[in-house]
This record gives sequence, structure tokens and C-alpha cells, in this order.
Amino acid sequence: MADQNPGQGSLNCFTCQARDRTEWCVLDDAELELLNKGRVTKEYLPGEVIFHEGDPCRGVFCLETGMVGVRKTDADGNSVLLYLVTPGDTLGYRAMLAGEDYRASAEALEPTRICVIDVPTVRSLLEHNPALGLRYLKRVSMSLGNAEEKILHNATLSVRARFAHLLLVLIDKYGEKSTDGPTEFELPLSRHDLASMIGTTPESMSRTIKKMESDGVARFAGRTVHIPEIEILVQEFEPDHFV
Amino acid sequence: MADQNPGQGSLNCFTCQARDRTEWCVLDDAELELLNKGRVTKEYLPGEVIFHEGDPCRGVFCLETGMVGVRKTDADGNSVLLYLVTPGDTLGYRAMLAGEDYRASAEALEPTRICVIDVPTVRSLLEHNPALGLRYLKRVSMSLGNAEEKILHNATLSVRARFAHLLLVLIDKYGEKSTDGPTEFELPLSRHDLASMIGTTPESMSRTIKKMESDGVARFAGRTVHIPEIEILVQEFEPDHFV
DNA sequence: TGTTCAAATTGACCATCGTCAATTCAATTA
DNA sequence: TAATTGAATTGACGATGGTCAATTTGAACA
Repeated sequence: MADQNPGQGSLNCFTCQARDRTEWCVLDDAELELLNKGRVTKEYLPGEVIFHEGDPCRGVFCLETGMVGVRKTDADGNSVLLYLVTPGDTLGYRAMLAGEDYRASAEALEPTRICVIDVPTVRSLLEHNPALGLRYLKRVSMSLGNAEEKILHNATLSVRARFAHLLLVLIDKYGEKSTDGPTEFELPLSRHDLASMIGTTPESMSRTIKKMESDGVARFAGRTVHIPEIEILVQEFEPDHFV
Repeated sequence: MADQNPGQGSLNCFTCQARDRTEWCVLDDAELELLNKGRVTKEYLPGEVIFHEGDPCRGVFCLETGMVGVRKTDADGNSVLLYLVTPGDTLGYRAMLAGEDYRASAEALEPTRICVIDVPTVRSLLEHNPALGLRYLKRVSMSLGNAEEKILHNATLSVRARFAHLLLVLIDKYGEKSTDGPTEFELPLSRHDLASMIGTTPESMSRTIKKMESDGVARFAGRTVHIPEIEILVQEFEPDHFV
């Protein structure tokens, strides 16, 4: 499985590059010491599972490098890809904060380095530092807002509009920043993954992509996406874009 | 609009019947005093709007009596009914905790009495009592788990299966408790409301209800729902129930 | 009791999208 | 280079469910 003692990367929470982008930025030195003690670093290869739906919560995962996909699967094998987790993000906090077992699975999409902080440590930190709780409250609440928005979109928008919206979100997170003009980005996502991010099938995904290409909205070469003009995507997503 | 000084009901947070069921159950007397000072009671009639999507957050709402629906609407007028809020529930906390404007609207479905606690009071309590933060973390995290589940369901289940699932949830919350045998409950929800809870149209809702009645799964008289045998509903919801 | 109005239902139609099967493509390995 | 394998695409088909319009129901009220 995953390495327990990798050779490279930051050695502890004090020197961690990603720390300022995480919830831990509100901790003082004594608390960081505690965090550092409750920490184990692990590495995963693409396809390796970090935790499984139904597993008891093992702690909170801090992504240092790589990328992780969070999936939810039903009894029929249908699944949705809920989140892409990137460096500086925390993973698995929902189950821990809800006091539940995991209700989704996490899988490395790239070679990934993660610090695992055990449950008692996180709990202790939360019980003594209200600022940390507020940080997590903000994170979970924003995530809930996004999930609620997704529920509305899935209920009201077409596959194509949902995909346009997904592309906009991905550009915002992973593309070179610029409000207009051409953009490009690459993600370790199969067509199946893309499909399950907007709640559709790989077949419909293929057809939608083909149509968008012939309409000049986007070009897809393997896993690289090229958008000639962002503004056109925005129009696709906006309701009632009668051309 | 709403009354500012209603005559009946509990007069303060100390005597409030619902308090033990709310997040405030972790507060000590000094904190309750603070809570009580930051509080204003309001009453709403059915149809009255408590807050609007896009409004800046005014505080946290504590439901004492009645029922509130939380809706999210897009530019086309399509909407989803996300939550039914009942006594003991808190309302509007997501926006406040995320530090955002409201991303959904809240509307009274019944005559409703609500205490509004202003933002500075809630913030102050959260900053000084980590246990309160943990309570809210649990609530938001469970809500997020449910929202994620809904995303999966909407992507993979038929309208009928989603409706069966909705009925099971409603029975669990509002029906007389019993694992099997007949159950009955009534809710202040129009067909349109029911439809928007599972992301479909009133027309499809009507047809689904009709079909379920002719299949003997449930009977609908106005806003009263009668379920002869819960186990049948469970089978409807479970994947691959090939009869 | 009749009138009114919105909600609910019903019917007809068909577009979108899921399903299944066949084919092509691309990456990997022998 | 050929063989293998899974991913991706394409085609064909049909069901689910959305849309629009017409009708019915039912509650509130004069």
C-alpha cells in the first residue's frame, strides 16, 4: 500500500508549504506541536484508495501534493464524482465533524502525498481553539452552499449547460487566470469521471463534447481542454441563451 | 409584515421549550443571558418571506412553532425546495457561518414564530464557546452529507424512486413512528412543492402519484398521505427492485 | 348556490438522454 | 510489429420525463 516514511517533501507542520492555505493557519506554536505529533505522512499512487464509503473515520487528511477524487457510489454501481481535492485542501473532515462513517470514497488521481491527523488530535484542537472551529464552519458551509447549487443545476439545466458550468468552475480553479480570451487546462479525468461530475453517462459526455467542438465552444485533445473564448461558455451556462 | 411583540409563547431563552433541541443546549447561564439579549421574536403568516436569496445575512433564526420552507430559485423561475424547517431547528445559519449572503429563500408554510439572533451575538458566542462551534459543525456536516446523497439520487434514480425516498424521509420525520404497517401524515405542501423537493415538475408529480395509488403503494387525499405498508415503499426506493 | 381563481390533473407530443451493442482508438506489452 | 485490453466513440433505439394546452377540481367568497 502507501509508503509510511517518504524521503522528500516537508518534514513537519512547521515547515509545511501548504499550511497557510489550510485551516491550521490559525494555530499557535504549541498547537502546531500537537498537530505535528498527531500526524503521519502517506503517499498514494493513482488509483489507490485513501478511504472507502462506509469505513469508520480515521482522521483528517491534509493534501500536500497530487490530486484526489471524492466519489459516492450506490448499490447499482452508479457514481458521482463530488470533489477534486488539491494541495492545501483538507479531506475527510465531513465524516469526522459529523461523527459519522465516511459517506463517500477518496481515491488518488495522481501520485499524492497526504498527512493524516488522527481523530483525537483534531478533536482536541477543535475543543480548545474556537477559531479553528470557525474556519471549518466556513469551509463546510461554503461546501454546503455549492452542493445545494448543484442540486438546483442538476434539476433544471441540460447536460450541456451543466458541462459548460463545470468547465467554468475548473477553469477558475485550474486554468490560467484571465477573464476572457483563450484558456487551457489539463486534468487527470477520464470521460467517465467528467460524466459523473455532472450526473450523466460517458456516452452522453462524448456526444456533448463532440457537439461543443463542432460549435467551436471548446476543443478536447485527450485530457487537455482548450477554450477559445470563455465568454461563450458563460453564455452556454446562462439560462435562456437563445442564439 | 411580522409582529414584533406577540403576546403568547415563551418569553425568553431560559423558558424556551425548544431550547434543549437546539444548538444552544450547550450554553451556560451567562451565555444564555447574552443570547436572550440578542434576540427578537417575530411571527410570520403562511406565504410570508423570512429572507430572500441574495439578501445579506441578518442573523440566525430559531424556529419555535410552525414550519418554514427553504427554496432556491434560478433566473428562469425553476426552483427546488431544499428543506422543511420545524420547531427546534435553526435556520439561516449556513449563510452566517460561510460569511455569505443568503443563497436560498425562506418562506413560512404555516403560521410561524421565530426568534432572530443577530450576527454579532452568534459570532461572539461561537468565538468563546468551542462546544457551540462543534454543535454547528455537526449540523452543517450532516446536512452536507444529505445534500451529497441527494446529488447522487437525483443523478441515478427515477422520479418515482426519488419520491418513494422522499416519502420515507418525511415519514421518518413527521409520521407516527413504526417500522412497518400503515402510516399517515399531513404536510402543508402543494404538488408543486413536492415536485420541487425531488427535482421534477408538478405534472410528473401528479402522474407518479396516480401510478403509485393504482399500484396500492400509497393514497393521497389532498395533503394527507396514507401509506398502507412502509416495507413496499422501501422496496421502491431500493435499486433493482425487479418485481 | 353560483362565481371566481388558482391548483391539480389529464392528454398529446416529442426532445433529451439513458441503454445496449458494435466499433474504433490508444496505450501497453509481448 | 503484432497482440491485447480498456477507454472512448458511434449508432440505433426507446423510455422517461418535460412542455404546452385544455380541462377539472376544489376552496373561498359574494
